[in-house]
Amino acid sequence: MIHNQPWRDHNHGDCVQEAISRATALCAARNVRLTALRRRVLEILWQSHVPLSAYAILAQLGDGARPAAPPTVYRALDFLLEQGLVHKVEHLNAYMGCPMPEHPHLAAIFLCEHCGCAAEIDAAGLAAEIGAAAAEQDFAIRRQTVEISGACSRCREQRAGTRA
Amino acid sequence: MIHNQPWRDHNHGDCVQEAISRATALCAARNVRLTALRRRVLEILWQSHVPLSAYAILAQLGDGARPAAPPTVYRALDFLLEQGLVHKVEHLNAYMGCPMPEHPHLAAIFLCEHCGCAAEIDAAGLAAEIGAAAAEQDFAIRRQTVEISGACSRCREQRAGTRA
DNA sequence: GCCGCCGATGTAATATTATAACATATCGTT
DNA sequence: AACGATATGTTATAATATTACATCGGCGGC
Ligand SMILES: [Zn+2]
Ligand SMILES: [Zn+2]
Ligand SMILES: [Zn+2]
Ligand SMILES: [Zn+2]
Repeated sequence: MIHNQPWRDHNHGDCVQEAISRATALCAARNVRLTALRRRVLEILWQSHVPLSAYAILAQLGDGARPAAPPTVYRALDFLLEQGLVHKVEHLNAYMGCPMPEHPHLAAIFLCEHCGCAAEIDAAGLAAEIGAAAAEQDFAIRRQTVEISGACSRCREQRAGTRA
Repeated sequence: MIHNQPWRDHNHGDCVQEAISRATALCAARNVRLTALRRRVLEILWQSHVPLSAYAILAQLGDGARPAAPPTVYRALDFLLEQGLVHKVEHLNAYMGCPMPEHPHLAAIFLCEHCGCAAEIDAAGLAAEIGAAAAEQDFAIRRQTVEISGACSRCREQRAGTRA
């Protein structure tokens, strides 16, 4: 089940609003603090579906004069990662908002190398397969990453058009 | 199908010998040059089933006096990655030898966070699932990563024994 | 044999990503 | 107000990776 297809037209304002309201509700329910800084980082990540590096976030955090310092953003990211509100994209050393943070889940992330956007799908089937493989060798899973890099349909259509 | 279970006792000399001879044959067949430096890096990676960072490899490459410079090892790694002779472990920013480099494949990598060793399994089933998901959204796959971090059976047995 | 080409390696500098250590501020409670 | 706990600010540094350019070495053409 695809949760968002950033390369298809969609009302991104809805993405942002839903992400922030879910995050707010979730933190309230868990009794953890979604402080102004943490919320700001989450909003910056949700500006688009292109994952951002920690330093790209930092640049936006600066109040104009001087940019913020690295620990500021890494600490916010640590919190958001712990709460499942963002995922780290290992292929890019970048971070993206999670559209379904309520429950821990295996996120399979599709990454377009041309437009840069990232889409997360709920990989329940994959998770089952991985779980079976782990059980077979008596391995206790703590964290899993599935990332697929390539070209999204939109970019491939464009390239085909250009070439013709 | 599990290709190696580094946490079970095994004759590691066989791993090394087979890896090197496969690499040699493969490069000969492809008419690419497995130079002394590249072979050396591959041997260093096969010293154990614990993935090594680029700088850990560098430290071993130095001829005692001064260590080698980063581009030396990154270029060798680029070659080995291109030829499928090694995989990058994104969770660790580290590199490991591939036990089955003949054909491109989706490697699912199990990583023990306690002993550090890594096992690659041929994830044909996973690959099929990912391929189906990609087809559904018309996404062209170029590269995929599957990593599972946790605790291997051996380490869990040890911990259980210690606790008792 | 010599020249010139090309791929591989050496070297220096720098960019990017991430963490450690310690000081200060803010929140919620008593 | 006083306090402890959590969050943030600040400085420095570690770890990972790349760029740019110089040099070396084999190999084919002459
Ligand atoms: Zn959107
Ligand atoms: Zn795209
Ligand atoms: Zn072995
Ligand atoms: Zn282990």
